Amino acid sequence: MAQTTYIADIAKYLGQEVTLQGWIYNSTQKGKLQFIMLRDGTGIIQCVLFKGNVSDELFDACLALTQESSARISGTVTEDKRAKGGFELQISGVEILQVAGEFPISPKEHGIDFLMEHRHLWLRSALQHAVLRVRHEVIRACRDYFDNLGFTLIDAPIFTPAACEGTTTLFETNYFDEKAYLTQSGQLYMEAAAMAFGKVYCFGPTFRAEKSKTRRHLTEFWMIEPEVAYCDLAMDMQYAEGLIAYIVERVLDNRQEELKRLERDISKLEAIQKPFPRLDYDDAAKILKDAGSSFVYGDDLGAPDETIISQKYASPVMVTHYPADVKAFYMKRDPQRNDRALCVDVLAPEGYGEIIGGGQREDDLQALLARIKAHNLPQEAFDWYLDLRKYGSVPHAGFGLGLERTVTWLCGLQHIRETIPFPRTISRIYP
RNA sequence: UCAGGUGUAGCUCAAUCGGCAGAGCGGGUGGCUGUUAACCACUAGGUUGGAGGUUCGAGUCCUCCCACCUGAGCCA
Repeated sequence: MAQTTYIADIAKYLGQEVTLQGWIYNSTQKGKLQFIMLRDGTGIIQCVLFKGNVSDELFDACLALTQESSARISGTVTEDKRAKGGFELQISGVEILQVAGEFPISPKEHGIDFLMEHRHLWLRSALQHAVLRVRHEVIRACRDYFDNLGFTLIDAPIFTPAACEGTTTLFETNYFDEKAYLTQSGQLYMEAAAMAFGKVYCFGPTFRAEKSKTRRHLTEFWMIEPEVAYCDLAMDMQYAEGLIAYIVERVLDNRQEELKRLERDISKLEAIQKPFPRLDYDDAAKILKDAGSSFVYGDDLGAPDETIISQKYASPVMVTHYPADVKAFYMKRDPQRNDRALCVDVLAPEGYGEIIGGGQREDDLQALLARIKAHNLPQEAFDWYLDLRKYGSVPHAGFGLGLERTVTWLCGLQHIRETIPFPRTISRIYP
């Protein structure tokens, strides 16, 4: 096949004859004049066809082009203010590959269930396209951030023998004659990797069988999880803050067009600056009490509580030192206050909620053993993990950033389900 | 799991007190040389989520079930 010309590069071909390969996004006819909006995955361009410029047969064939029909369209690139994007293709030839059947998704409005049922086709629409391009930029930014800091990417397994926390939120599956679970976090494996490589991260899908039906939950979502040896909570928070600031910067630099299409208020992203506000649990509790929340001191923060706190600041907020009882067994306790965990949650602005959870890990063997017992966890399952405390244990810390929640926030979306190509929720595993 | 809501044409939604099942879009046909979700005319398109019940009469009222949406809890 000949070298493809893409719509994204169309300005380079002004005045030249090119052939574009794509799909009909929309078309309008006006008697002897046709406008065909062609998309090719990199952009959309208006193609103009006058009767008389091509054969009557071809003109009539183009009239029959339906939404999402596939075609190669040749013509001369011109500049025209009347066209969206400023460029047009004056059609000289059309090679129709397929005339599509009636496309289910029209340019008019649709309900969410209908769109999700047609997710495989919905991906072609401009807004979904924009969201997934932002997602791609966020993924690249995460990788670049850690790669540039000398981290090593270590992939965590997806089949796991036991839970990180309780088994109620795990998807169980058969593993030959045994039970296995889909991973809920790569963290424990990253701790092993950090003891080998110093600075590591993993980036992959994780699975939670939580029966959550909210705009913030998926049963399958992607997390980036760094883990660093010889790292304390303060340093961990610097990494978290640095990562988020870098992601925001990259998206603002490279995805302006997509953010505009999503009608995102870009000034809200531009306002984000290091250092992020830092609150400890008691500070947060005071804010909630003053705001009249039903929050109970000693409990974890609820979703409405996170909204109250995050809306007080322009940048993401870092909340630290939660009561150890509401956090996972592997969290290290604060030596100053033994009932507090050396942990941090990062809350996205504008009420988007928690996007990062992390902290310093318990590095003392006896303390960890006691914690496993207290949480009624099967010690055998953690023998390998306990080995990490027997052979050169060091202070270490890490966190997990939820990719889809981050993208939801950056795009200013109402719901997380549009930020992953094929969302899995409690009520959907199709398509 | 709990609470609230929704379910009517391919899609998005109307239908007053229980009284003829309707519109826009999309589809089809015709018209139009600057359309941007074009416009104009005509046209086809219905097991009102399912099962029972009340009634002369049910999209509408009652019971049960199903699906989906939103939120809570839990979490990223």
